[in-house]
Amino acid sequence: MSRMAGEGATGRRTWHERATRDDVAARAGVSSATVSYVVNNGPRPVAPETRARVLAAIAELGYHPDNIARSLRVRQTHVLGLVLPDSANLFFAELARRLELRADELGYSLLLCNSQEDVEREATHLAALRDQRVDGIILVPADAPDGSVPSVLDGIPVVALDRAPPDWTGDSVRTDARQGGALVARHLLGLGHRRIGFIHGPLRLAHARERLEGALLVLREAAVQARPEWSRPSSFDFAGGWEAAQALLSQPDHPTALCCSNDAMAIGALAALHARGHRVPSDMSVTGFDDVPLATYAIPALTTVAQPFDAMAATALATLLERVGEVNAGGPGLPPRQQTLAIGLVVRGSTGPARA
Amino acid sequence: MSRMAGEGATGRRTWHERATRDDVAARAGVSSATVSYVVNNGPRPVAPETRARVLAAIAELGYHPDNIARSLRVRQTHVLGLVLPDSANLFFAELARRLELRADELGYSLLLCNSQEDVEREATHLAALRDQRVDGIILVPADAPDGSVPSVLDGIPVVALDRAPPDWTGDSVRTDARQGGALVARHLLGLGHRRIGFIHGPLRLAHARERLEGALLVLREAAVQARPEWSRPSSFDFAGGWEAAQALLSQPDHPTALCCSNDAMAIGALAALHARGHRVPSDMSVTGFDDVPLATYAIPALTTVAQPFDAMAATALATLLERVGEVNAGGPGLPPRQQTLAIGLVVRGSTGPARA
DNA sequence: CTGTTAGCGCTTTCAA
DNA sequence: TTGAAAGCGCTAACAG
Repeated sequence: MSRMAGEGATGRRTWHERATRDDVAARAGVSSATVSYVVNNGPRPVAPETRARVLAAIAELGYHPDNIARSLRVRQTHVLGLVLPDSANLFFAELARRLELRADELGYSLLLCNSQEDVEREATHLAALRDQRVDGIILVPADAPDGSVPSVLDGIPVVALDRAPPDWTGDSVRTDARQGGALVARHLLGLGHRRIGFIHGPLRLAHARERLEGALLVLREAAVQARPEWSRPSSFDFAGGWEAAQALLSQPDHPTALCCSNDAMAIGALAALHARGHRVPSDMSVTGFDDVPLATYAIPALTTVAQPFDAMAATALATLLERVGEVNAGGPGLPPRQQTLAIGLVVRGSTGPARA
Repeated sequence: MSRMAGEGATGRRTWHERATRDDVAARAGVSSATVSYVVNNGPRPVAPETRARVLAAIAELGYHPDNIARSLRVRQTHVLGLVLPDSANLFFAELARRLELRADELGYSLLLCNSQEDVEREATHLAALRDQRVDGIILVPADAPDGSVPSVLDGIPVVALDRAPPDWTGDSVRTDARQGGALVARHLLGLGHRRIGFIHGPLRLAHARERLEGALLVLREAAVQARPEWSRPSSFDFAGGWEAAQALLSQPDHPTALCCSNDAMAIGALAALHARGHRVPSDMSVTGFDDVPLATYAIPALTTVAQPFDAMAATALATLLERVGEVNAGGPGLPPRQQTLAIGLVVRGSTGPARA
């Protein structure tokens, strides 16, 4: 296909007037129903000769079916909502991209909404998506101080991705945060680290908590003590990692390794370490979480826990569309599924043996 | 608002049955038109007492207007399409986020599409958006070997953002690439650099070319020669910067400064320099372009050209919505505008005096 | 101030 | 194998 022509060859109407299905029908000398059957390849067969006439009329008029009208009629929009805290955040950006790609493969479009980690905005967006009659919603819930989110909004299926509020009872797709934390901790212990610090996300968030807990459990089993003053909460971004690292390092006594709850924080921490003249990994080891594309290009390259982006996207969408199917079939089907995906450690240059 | 309740207090229908406007009308004992006027605050006034009854009925039934039906009727969806090469790319991710925020403020939603720098996919997406009856489209055109894109798709306004194909005649919003290139070059000259290398994007892309040309012009004016073997094309991502830097450095003779066409490439180049044991900026200065949030946290922090993200988003949307207005008013209005936004240099730690 | 009704573009049942 | 027509939920004449 060459770059889409600006004008059809023939019959294009004037400014902003589109050919409608009736126009096609008239021109082809058939009924509008027949046009429908041709356009949709069904549900009824059409004589080859008739079909050809219709196709010709369609081409001549530059006709394109109106999805809005179709949606109204069939009560399906083939549009999904994607609500997440910050689509520019390294992790969510990558996740959103995979979701968009997969959704596209499945014949769906994505309406993008940023909640900015704000529950009110999130609610507003969900309501807007409901009014927009999206077929389903993928939601990375905002960090809520309190309550939960409905798993079903006026009959619209929602699946929670990456995070799920404590009392979430609907479908969810997450990765094994505890396992991730444990992998990192074991890796560091194996390198001889006994003084390990943590820069973790807000502990209200289950996955931030679990990443930490997974690591702490491993330390405990190894009889290594985790000093509370080496644990700092921070926001899930560069600035958070930077600030927390600064704070940790301005203490008299340092850890020899720093576990960050995500890659962005780790990048921020690396920058802070560099600014203070610490060498990574010789002075201090640093780990991330997520394995975003940038991780490979951090200085030094980041040891981190790899999230299965494609699996997350595919699983979330598959689950969601299953629900959409159920809704269309009328009535609730299988019970909600809380799926947890496995996760793996990627060792790179940001971790090394503990100093003697 | 507390976290949106799952069930309305009263009258919620069974699974997936929504209250319609007629239900509300019946319950309130008014006509459906009146409900419309209440919901939309117009276009006709409604007696306070009637309005109250309607509002009550709406609440009791948990009624929410159907935007699809509304869109069909008013021929406006309040949805815009956003088509860009890669929504996870640092620059586009940031741009998309600002666009979404601004669009939201203006009462529009964004349908996100990744073209993956592929013209075919782009065309498919544009067609899908047309069928979806979006009110307008913001397009960052894919790097096309040949032709152009229609500025109007079946009457749907399109504004090109960040890039515009050579023969683009529609509206566009860009930043002053030449100026950006010049700023960087002058900065490096001022630091005493005379041996300057370039890692630039595909030169088919006007803005990649212009960033380079802007810099070369300044060099020429300063009677500094740009050696062709120090110029390398690469893709606009980490890997591109990495590879190009590796290639440049494996030559016998090096530049002392490296201008990259965007921040991602610069980050990749920094990683490559680090891997090869070069110090930045003492051995080599590096510059980026865009000033994405990450630039501050690069090691060392990146000297770069700051793109006015908010202005780009706001201008693109304002322009687009102006066109949408014109279309609704029927007929073409003002001639297309090619807007160019100013741009500024941000000096950070990745540039320093040339080695003696 | 409010009710009635046509119709947006499409799908699909019912008839032929 | 095809046509006619109802109706998805909404808005906006037109008519009181």
